[in-house]
Amino acid sequence: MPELPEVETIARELEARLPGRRIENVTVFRADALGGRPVDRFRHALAGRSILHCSRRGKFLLFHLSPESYLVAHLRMTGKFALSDPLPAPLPHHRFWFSLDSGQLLVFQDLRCLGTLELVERLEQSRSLLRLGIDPLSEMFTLGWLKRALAESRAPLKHWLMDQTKVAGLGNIYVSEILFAAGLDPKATARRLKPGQIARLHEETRRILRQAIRKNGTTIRDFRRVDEHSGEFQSFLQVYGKAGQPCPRCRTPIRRIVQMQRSTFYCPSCQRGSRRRAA
DNA sequence: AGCGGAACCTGTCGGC
DNA sequence: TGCCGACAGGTTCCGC
Repeated sequence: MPELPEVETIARELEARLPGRRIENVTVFRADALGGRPVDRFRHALAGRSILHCSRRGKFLLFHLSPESYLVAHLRMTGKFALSDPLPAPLPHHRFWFSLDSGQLLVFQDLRCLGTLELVERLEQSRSLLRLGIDPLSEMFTLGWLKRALAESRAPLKHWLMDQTKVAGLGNIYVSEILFAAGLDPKATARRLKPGQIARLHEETRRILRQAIRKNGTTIRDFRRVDEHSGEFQSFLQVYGKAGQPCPRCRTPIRRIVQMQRSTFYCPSCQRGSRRRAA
């Protein structure tokens, strides 16, 4: 479900509401997200801590707590955070309730139970965070860095951009959209890109992500904001999920292929490895 | 290094 | 109606 723009949307909404709130109690309905770590230890460690800030790193949500510790959350495919008034019983797919001193519940729900929650005292203790590469909206994501990093890889572009240890935050939807915007073939070899193509990739990556954040992310089926509203970027998708429909630029039917067991959508005419994109 | 496949889970949708 | 496979905004581990 959520990629960088969706997680950023959630992080901003949580940041607008949670700082200053204290977690009074944690109720666990299903503990898959803890990956086998002890439930009681998790509950007791969180109870009494205050929320200082909410932020994002790659596709991870970070809750900065006091006394110092961090709740590191990954929504995977169907995880959600929502703020709710008190409820008599959990709704379907509610997995954790974090009861706040305001009386509200911070609800973690997750249909498929693939999401993860980890509590650490310092961010460096999270193995998954340590693996992450450069955030594409940070100032470290420079054209020079991108050129050097791509030059080291023979992987297809789609695969390279999905690799969170290289660029952290892109997923299946936005990689398709970025490659279309940049006029690049998802099957092209990373190290074979020409300087002009890399510049285009760099530019379109940032442009699409920023635009998607302005539209509060993409809702195709599951994604919901903290207030249960949908994102709006789905109206701006050019190729994702549009197999068979005409390319918005050249009318060639959009093609769906499978790479790394995931669907890739692209225009076989506009997105050709070594050619310039159509005007 | 890269890639295919399976696993972790649950739900929906389309075809027969 | 019912069953079955394909597919879903993700990640990780294992073997070749």
